[in-house]
Amino acid sequence: MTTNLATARAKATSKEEILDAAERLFAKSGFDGTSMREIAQEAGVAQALLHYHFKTKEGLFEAMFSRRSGAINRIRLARLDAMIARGTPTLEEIVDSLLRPTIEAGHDPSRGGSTFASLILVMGASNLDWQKGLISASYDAMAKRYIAALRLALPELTPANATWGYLFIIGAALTQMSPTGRADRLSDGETTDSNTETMLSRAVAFAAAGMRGLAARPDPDTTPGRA
Amino acid sequence: MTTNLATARAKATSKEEILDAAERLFAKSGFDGTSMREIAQEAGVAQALLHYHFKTKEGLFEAMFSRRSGAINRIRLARLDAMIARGTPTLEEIVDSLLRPTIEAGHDPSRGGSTFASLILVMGASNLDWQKGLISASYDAMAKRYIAALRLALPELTPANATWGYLFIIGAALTQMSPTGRADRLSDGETTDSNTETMLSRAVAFAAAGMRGLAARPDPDTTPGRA
DNA sequence: GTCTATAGTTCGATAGAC
DNA sequence: GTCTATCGAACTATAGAC
Repeated sequence: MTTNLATARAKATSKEEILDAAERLFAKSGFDGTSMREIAQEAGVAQALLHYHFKTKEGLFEAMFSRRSGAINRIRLARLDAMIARGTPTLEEIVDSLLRPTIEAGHDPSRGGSTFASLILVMGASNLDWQKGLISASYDAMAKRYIAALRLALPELTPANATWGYLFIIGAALTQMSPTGRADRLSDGETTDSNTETMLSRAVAFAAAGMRGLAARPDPDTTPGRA
Repeated sequence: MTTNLATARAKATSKEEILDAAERLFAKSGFDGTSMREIAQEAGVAQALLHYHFKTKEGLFEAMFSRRSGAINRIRLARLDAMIARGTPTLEEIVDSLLRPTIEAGHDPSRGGSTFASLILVMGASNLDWQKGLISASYDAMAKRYIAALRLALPELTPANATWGYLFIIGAALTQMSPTGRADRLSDGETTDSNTETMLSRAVAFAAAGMRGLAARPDPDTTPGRA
């Protein structure tokens, strides 16, 4: 049912093949940098078929985006619910369940990272209203559940600090989910960003410690004076 | 000498006005989403003048990007050098000197955040070679100096962990430097992302604690077994 | 559901006057 | 250094056959 890049069947419907092609190309070059012609060619269909199925380029983008973000969020919340049902989870468990599904479901075997992560990043940085609206509609409900879970695991967190912590975690990890070789270069070969598992374990440690650091200080929103 | 958006003179040279217009528009809509016609109109000059000064659209983008990234990196390294000359700086001081210049120099008074931060983000997420090359050429040297400074302040950091920590810090903060109203929405009004100073103080606390958390555990690159 | 063909628009870049 | 005018290419979207 869920169409995972890493496990895609050899023959999907042409509609799914269009969505797969769109995901690859939009992630590589962004919305405006990708043409309907390119997507049609990558999917092996005529350009007119894209308009038949999705009406406009923006419609195709939204269909492609919702398919993947919906699948990722379902996995996230299922794991979060299962953890909470077993008792109060640790910060590390919460962060892992937040980050790992983006790597698993967005995995592209030909590149070794999450193509979908680049996509979210490009959209999040965009200041176009329809893209920001799509981000909100796709993620706000899930984000609020995770912010609540962070406060459950770390009661000293104020609502404001929990919100900022969530945003920092997403930003820190999402920017590192598509291997670029940058970590290899900056460390002179001491590490590599092609191993998503070691990246993820470091992101979890960094994020959990960061949240504890946030919780251990006054809230700058409500503490006047030197910020 | 340095052209700061927040303190720009009423009448700059037309070349600078083109760069300013390009920075605003590229940050809003990305490279492919911005046309030379729009930039010319925003700058109040003829489109042909853009090609006279910068030859191609890519040339204009690189000139715009290098002007701002160069100014920001000079401020960063000057502050880092001054701190080290006074003794070993704290993690918090290092992180502040890394993040604050992007807000100061990239500040857009009409929007309250750093337009330039969105620009770097869009480029970093891009998989286009010339954009990744521009990121490397502009930031790798500075990044290596900061990674060394982090290890100076926190000797337990391995080179690999220091590199990943640096990348996490950049990702966490850069994604939050352009106010989107998302923090306001996710916190139900308990905080706001329109105050860059409280955002920055939280980012510094989160990042410093995250680095200490990274330093306090085995390095997953060199520790086989469950990652 | 899928195709070919094309209408209508917008783009980056250049030529050439001043 | 700055402009007007325009070329040729690429784009989104649609019309209409099968």
